[in-house]
Amino acid sequence: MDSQQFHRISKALADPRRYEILSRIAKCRELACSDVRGEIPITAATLSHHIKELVNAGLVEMRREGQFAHMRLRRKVWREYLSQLGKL
Amino acid sequence: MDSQQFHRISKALADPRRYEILSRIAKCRELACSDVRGEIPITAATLSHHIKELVNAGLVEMRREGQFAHMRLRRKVWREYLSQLGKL
DNA sequence: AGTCTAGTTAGATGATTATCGAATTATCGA
DNA sequence: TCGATAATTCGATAATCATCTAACTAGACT
Repeated sequence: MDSQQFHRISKALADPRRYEILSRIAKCRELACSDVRGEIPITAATLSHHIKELVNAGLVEMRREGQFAHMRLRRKVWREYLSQLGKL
Repeated sequence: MDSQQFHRISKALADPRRYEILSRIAKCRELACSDVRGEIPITAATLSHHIKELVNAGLVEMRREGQFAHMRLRRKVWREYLSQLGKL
């Protein structure tokens, strides 16, 4: 993991709401945006923004199926991030 | 570790420069502010600000000795943070 | 006392960013 | 085709935050 990605992930985790979203994604094998909106109060626009940050950081990948966007945690990246942090 | 501290730590790690400072503190048993300033280009005010965030997050503790402020990583807190992240 | 060094605080500025409403695209069902 | 649902994009706003300069406190040394 290069330092750019490392810092992107750190920033992505820094917002409590975004962390909450990530946390919900992590709990399922897959989760759709609409599911998230059913669980926490957030506008579609804001959610879309946060998802973009998570995808950008490489933490989350998306699979499109019809109207739905299914999100998944990239566990390998997550493990790499934790391992990097562990070196501190 | 309560969620407030958890989020404070996440935010503290989100700034690359602050992470760099933390990283240098972690590498030594103790480090003074002036040492940091000798290693990276940063004004005293900015450094003081970052240190305050790290202390506030509970990641770093300070020991004052004469003119010097010696900083130490609180490894127990760090471990707790990693453990919390690991639950994701 | 006077000076130097270490660090803090206050206030300002500029950049980043979280958030929302509105408009838009795309897909599904009737 | 029409309406409903899912998600994205755009533009604006407000809040947060990193950074600096300048002024300050306090300790060490002469």
